[in-house]
Amino acid sequence: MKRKVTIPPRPTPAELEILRILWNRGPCSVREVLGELRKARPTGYTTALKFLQIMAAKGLVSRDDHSRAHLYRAAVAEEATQRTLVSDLIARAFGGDAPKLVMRALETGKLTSDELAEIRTLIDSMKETKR
Amino acid sequence: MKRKVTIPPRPTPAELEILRILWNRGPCSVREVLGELRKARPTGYTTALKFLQIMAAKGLVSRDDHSRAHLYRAAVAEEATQRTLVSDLIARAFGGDAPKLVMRALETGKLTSDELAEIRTLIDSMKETKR
DNA sequence: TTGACACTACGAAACAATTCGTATATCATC
DNA sequence: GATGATATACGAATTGTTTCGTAGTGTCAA
Repeated sequence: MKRKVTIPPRPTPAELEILRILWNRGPCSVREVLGELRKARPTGYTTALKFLQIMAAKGLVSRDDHSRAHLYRAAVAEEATQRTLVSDLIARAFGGDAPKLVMRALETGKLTSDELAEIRTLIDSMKETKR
Repeated sequence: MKRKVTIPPRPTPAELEILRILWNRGPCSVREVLGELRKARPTGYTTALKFLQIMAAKGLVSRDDHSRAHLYRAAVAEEATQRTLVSDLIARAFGGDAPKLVMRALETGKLTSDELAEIRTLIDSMKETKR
C-alpha cells in the first residue's frame, strides 16, 4: 500500500538555528539547547522549550521522553535541509541560475585560497560524475 | 561632512519577487508589476500597490509620481542584494562555511556541464585576483 | 511530608508579513 | 459637469513567527 509521507516544512530562521545546534551536538535537552542559544543572545527557558515543542509537532525534531528531561534530536538531515534552502534561494533570488549563486558566493570575498582550491576540486570531481 | 546612510533592510520573499520584476523589466507601473505577479499566482491590484508602497517606505524602490500611474524602480542593486542574501544563508545554514554552500549548490544536480565549466573558470579568475 | 527546584504544557501577547476592502482623487469623454 | 474607468491612500483582517508568563507535575533532600 501507498504510504502517506508528510514532508517536513522549511525551518524558520529560529528553527534553523536550533537544528544547527542539534546537528552539531547530537540529541540535547532543552537546557542544553538553551545554553547554546544564549551564546548568541539572551533567551528565556520557555522560549527554547516552545520552539522544540513546535518543531516536534512539525516533524523537524523527534523527542525521547524516557528521562525526565526530554531529549530532542534533529529529524531532518543537515545535508538535505541545506540543499532545500540553497535550491530555494537559487529559485527566489537568482531565477534558477545556480552558477550565479556560486558567483555571488565567491564575490563575498571571504574565501581563503585553500577554500577556493577545495571548491575547484569539488567541481572537477563533479565533471567526472557528469561524464 | 559625514553622511547618514540608512542601509535598506533585507527584502521579504514577496518583496524579492517584486525586485526581480523591476530588475528585469526596469521601471514599472503598479499594473505592469501586477501583470508579472499574476503569472505566478492570482493577486489583487491593491496587494501589489501596497507592497510597492511599503517597499518605497523602506527604501527598496524609488517612485516617480510625475505621471498619474506612478513609476517604481528598484533602489537596491541586484548584485548587492544577491550577495547579501547569499552571505546570510552561508551564516545561518552553513555556519560561515562558504565552500559547503557551493557544494550543496552543485549537489542539487541541476547543473549542465557548461555551467560547471563556467563556475570553474570563475574560480580560476578568482584565484588570480587573490594572489 | 513538605518545600525547593527543575521540568513540561499551554495560552496568549507582541511583532512581522501578507492580503484585501473601501474611500477618495484624477482624467477622458460625452 | 456627470459618469465610468483607473489611479492612489490607508486601515485593518489574516496568518505566521517569536517570546514569555503562569500553572501544574515529579523528584529529592532535609
